[in-house]
Formats: sequence, C-alpha cells, structure tokens
Amino acid sequence: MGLDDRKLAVLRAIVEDYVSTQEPVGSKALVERHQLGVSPATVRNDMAVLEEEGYIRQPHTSAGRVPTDRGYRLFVDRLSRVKPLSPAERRAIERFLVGAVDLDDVVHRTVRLLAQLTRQVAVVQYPSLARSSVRHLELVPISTTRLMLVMIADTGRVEQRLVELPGPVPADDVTDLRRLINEKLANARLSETPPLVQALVEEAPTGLRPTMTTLASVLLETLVERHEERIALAGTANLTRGGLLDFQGSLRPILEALEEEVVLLKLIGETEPSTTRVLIGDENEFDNLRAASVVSTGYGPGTTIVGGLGVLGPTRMDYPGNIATVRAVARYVGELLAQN
Amino acid sequence: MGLDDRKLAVLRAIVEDYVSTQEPVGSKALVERHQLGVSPATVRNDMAVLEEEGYIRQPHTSAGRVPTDRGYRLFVDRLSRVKPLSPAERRAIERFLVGAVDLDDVVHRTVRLLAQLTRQVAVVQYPSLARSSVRHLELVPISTTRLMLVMIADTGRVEQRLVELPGPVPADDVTDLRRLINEKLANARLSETPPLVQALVEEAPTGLRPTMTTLASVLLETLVERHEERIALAGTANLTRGGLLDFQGSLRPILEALEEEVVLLKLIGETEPSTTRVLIGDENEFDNLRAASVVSTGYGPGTTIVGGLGVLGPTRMDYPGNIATVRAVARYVGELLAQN
DNA sequence: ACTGGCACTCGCTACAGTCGAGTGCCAGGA
DNA sequence: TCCTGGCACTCGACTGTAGCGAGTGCCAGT
Repeated sequence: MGLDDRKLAVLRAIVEDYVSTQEPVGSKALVERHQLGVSPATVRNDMAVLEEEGYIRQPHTSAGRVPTDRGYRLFVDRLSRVKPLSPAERRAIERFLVGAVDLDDVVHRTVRLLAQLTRQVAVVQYPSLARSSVRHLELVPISTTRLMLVMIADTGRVEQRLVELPGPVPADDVTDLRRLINEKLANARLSETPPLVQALVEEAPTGLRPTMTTLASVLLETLVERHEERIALAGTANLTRGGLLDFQGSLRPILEALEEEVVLLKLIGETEPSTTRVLIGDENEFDNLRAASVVSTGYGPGTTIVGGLGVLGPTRMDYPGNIATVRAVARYVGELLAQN
Repeated sequence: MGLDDRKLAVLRAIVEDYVSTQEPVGSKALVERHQLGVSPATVRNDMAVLEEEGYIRQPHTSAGRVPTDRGYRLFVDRLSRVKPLSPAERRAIERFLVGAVDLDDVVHRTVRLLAQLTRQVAVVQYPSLARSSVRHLELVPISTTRLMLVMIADTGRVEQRLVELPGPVPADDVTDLRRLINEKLANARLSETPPLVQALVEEAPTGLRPTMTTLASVLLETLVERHEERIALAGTANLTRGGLLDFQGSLRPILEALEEEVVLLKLIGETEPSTTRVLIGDENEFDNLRAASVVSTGYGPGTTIVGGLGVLGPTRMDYPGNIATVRAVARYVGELLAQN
C-alpha cells in the first residue's frame, strides 16, 4: 500500500496529538504543531488514504480524525520511539521498592507504584505456584485430628490449608510425617510434585499410611491441581480520568472485568518469555474490555519468569511511556526477588 | 416538633419510593401508591413541614421531594421495619459458605456474597491480628543466616516475615528457639505478647541471646506494633448502577477512597460490640465519601468480635434490606469461624 | 506532486416556545 | 381545628430553529 514515510509521520502525529489532547485532530492543527513541511491540504490527502486503509477514522463528517485500534497497532509496532524513563521515575521506582518486608509487601508496593507512574489501572500477579519450588512444608497440629499444612515456596509465597485427619495422630508421628514430606519434596518444582507425592504415600510406614494419604490428596488438590493464583490491583480511580470520553461513558463493563481473576490472569499472565505484550482494543478476547488496552510483561528473578504484571487503560493511552514503565518495574521487581 | 404519625408515614413513603424509583417523589404519586387515607393537598402540607425540619428537600422548585441525609437517618432509626431475608437469600448464604478451604477462601467468598446480595460494594476485614491469639510460631531455615518466621493465629490468619539473623545459627539451635518461643507465646493474645517477648529475650540461654533478640524485635515490630490489617473488596461495578445519578456523576472520589485501606478500616472496623452501624452521607468523616452510606457490623466466633464487614453504596440505598443482609452474613461467618 | 481556494457538511451552542409535573396558598366544609 | 378541592404559579425537560465554525473534499493552478 502507499504508506510512504510522510503518511506514517502523519499517523504518528495524529496518535501523539490525540493521546495528549483527547480531541479529534484536524489537518490544520497538525501542521502547526509538527514540522511536517507540507500544507494542510497535503495532509488532508494523506489522511484520506490513511482512513481508507483503516488506520484512522472520523467520529463524524467535519470532525478531525481519531486513530483506530489498527492505527494504534501500527503506531506501536513501527512508529513509536522508545521513551526513556525520566530520572525522577527511576528514583521513584528505586525508592518505592526498598524496605519491603515480605512478598505481600513487594506486590502491594509494586502495584501501587505502577498505578502511580502510568496513571492507569495496574495489575500484578503473585508469583505463580506452578512456577515455584517447594522450600519447606510445615505441619502444625491444631487439634488431635486437625493439622494445618503450610507450604513455603522459594518465590516467597506461603499457602496454608486446614487438613481434617482420618483419626488422631500423636505428636511424634507428626514429626515423622514432616520429615518424610520435606525430604521428598524440598526443592521440587510444584509442577513436578505429583509423582513424588504418590511415592510418599507408597513408601510411608504402615502406621502413617492413612494420614499420609489424606495429606497427599490435600497437597495435590489444593497446591498443584487448582493452582491458586493471586492478583493485586490498584489505580481503578484512574479509569475516571478523561471524563466520560474514554470507555464511551460507562465504566461498568471495565469494573466488572477487573473483578474476575480469570480475566486478569489471561490478560497479564501467560506471556511469552521476556517480551512486552500490548493488546489494543478489540484484540483482546473479552467483550467487556474492547474499549481498553493492556500493556503487560513477565517478571521473575534472573531470566526466569514467575508471574506477570501490567497496566490497563483506554486505547487512547501513552503506549511508549507505559511500555517503558512496565518493563522497568518488572526488571526491578525481578532483581528484588533474586535477592531473596 | 410536630412530627405526628402521619408525617412520619409520609417520610417513610418518600424514602421507600425514592429508593426504588430513584426519582423525586410528588404528593400525588405518593397517595396513589400508599394507603395514606388523605388527599395530596394534605400530604403537601406535611411535606412542607418535613422540609422545614430538614428531613426532605426539593432538588428545585416544582420537582418532587428527595430525602436528606437527616431524613434517611430518621428513617433508619425510627421508621424502617425489619425486612426478613427471603428464603432464597438464606439458601444463597448457606450454599456460598460451605466448602471454604481456608481463611482466604472464606473471606473472598464472603465479600463476593455480600456484593451479590446487596448489589453494593462489599468490604470484609480479615480477622484482626490484635484480636487474635497465637496458635503456633514456626521458624523455617532459609539459609544459615536467614529464617522465615511464620505465625499462625487462632483466627486462621497466617503471617510470615523474613528475618535476617546476626550470624549463622545451627539447626539444633533453631529447634530450641522454636520450642522456647512456642512455650512462651502459644495461646497468648497478640495484644498481650510484648511482655512475654521481652521475657523470652531475658530468659534465653546466652548462646541464643543475640538471635532471640533479633527475632523478638521482628515479632514485636511486624506482628504487634503495626498490626497488619487486611481487607477484601468486591462489587465496585455496582457503583455504576443508577447511571450517573448517584454520586453526582463522578465515581472518582469513591474509587479513590476505596483504595485506601485506612479509610476502609475506619469505616467498617472499630465497631461497637455486636451492633450494626449505619453511616449516612456526611455523617462519615471522609469528604470523598460524603455522597455514600455505609452499613457495617462486627463478626467473630461466638460473641467475640475479630473483624468487621459491611457494604457501601449511595445514600439512596435499601437500608432495611442491607442491614438485614449484613447482619445475616456476619452471623454465618461467625458460625463458620467458630467451627475451626 | 504540492498548494491555495472554495463550497459543503454537520456537530455544537444559544434561544425561544411549549408542556406538564409539582408546588403553595386559600377558601370552604366536616 | 384539620382536611380538601381548586387554582395560579414555577421551572425543568423537551423541541425546533438558526448561526457559527472547525474541518473536510475537490479542483484548478503552479
């Protein structure tokens, strides 16, 4: 297609102006604010082509142009120049993440930081159990027939389950069970535990067999099969910026989608290694979010990825800025996790 | 003042109609829908008095009347009849809360249930550490100079902290420390632990003294002094019901307030024993929430209270219904906690 | 291939007019 | 004394009209 350099420059200018002013941009204003070196009439011709190709559209005749989802896509893929973080932002990130006392704290600080820097809704997935390894499993007697099973993962996550035992178990047996379980499972990746757990049951001394069977089923069911994912959210108030223009005036569907963990996980989890993913408007699979865009990436200590994080906002968002911020925050969080 | 029975009945009718229709209610519509036994003109006179007393107001001349915050207050205090839960609601509550596997699960189910039943924003405070007792304290070695301290409370809460030790500590010492700590602190209320922790340090064998001192300071600082409160939230999408009429068109301040844990705790925590608290409009102390009302109560096993829960919505809400639901849910959650 | 000029479109705003729900007040009646 | 029907009045909501102006598409000229 005839998308020469100048037409691309026009598209870029339209996106940049529309993102910052939130108003349809006309040919005259364009040449005034950008050094395009041509007259408004020429720009109009280019705009006509861009519109024909589906990159921009007119809300109505005799209004300026607005980028379409497709236009944003082209912008993100080929036109946006990387926007380096400001020193102030760098400092904010560093300051924000020091002094976190535990994983909860890290995640909460991170999600607030992201929301604050990008002025969008921020989402952070806790390190996924599926990608964690067992650091320690603890059995805490609650009563003679009840145990609390506490699993501590290398990523810092701590999960606990109340286990109803088939019969009373003396304290010494608990000690034995604890030792057996830890010998077998310590340092194993959670995704690889099922055969180990199976072996635990088979190798257990006869006396401990029934209890071990119960423990094993709880272990498998709650910690492995339905791997509990957790999510933190912040900055929903940012959805109301831009008045009622974004999201065509109704926050309803967005807020509903944000309450569904499954939706959020689909959006920010499952990301390919170390790339930043950008979903624009109807590119994402949820009808409720067809007016929104998502910028997300994975994070983790070193080069491994244990979870995802990202931001969600109107399609009219500052993609270069948000991409840079999301990447930077993910990198810092990864470093933080690597220290532990 | 001259608030005879009929005037009160008129106020009640106004509140009920306005809550259900969301439109200013006029004298004619009132007598049609309620059996007041008098003519519109009489009702108009009563309305004039009610307005003079500040219980209702006119959005503008020649519009119907709308209750003021003061009007809602009178309604809640003296006029609302208890609204029994429907069997369907009872069943929903029971169904919703069975099968919860741990505290997180209970809290999440509860908050979603509340949001669904009341169609408002629901808030549930996790059992407060300050009102919990220690069930068990576990020390998990992470490396030679690092321990993870895990506290399990009788309310089901589990808190963990990474502790940086002053020097390497052999495994046997960890066992000793664990025993000492648990002997001293098990079953103690967290609010009463400081002197016990102090004693722990003083009574510790010389070899363990430095490590115990570190542990003690972490214990005191993170578990007692700044008692970590946690909160779950659901149903924010309900804020968008009623179009832009409630909250004078801007959800902004509400969403901002909902992101502040401190605010939420003030709203639903700190409640007097076993009463249901209703905060109407500007009765609450936060400017951001002066267009909202909160119905909250405490919950806990038996008659003790370990946390709060409640709902938040527009002042124009179904107070009797929400009060009944909040109470019922709190009672069920209490029973659930008592079982553990 | 670009530019200046020009006619045209159409949303936005302001203004005037109508409609009707709802009110306050008053005189008359139980 | 309290209630009622009647009546004039208020004022927001809605409708229709007109003028404005930003922005466009097209075309002839350089």
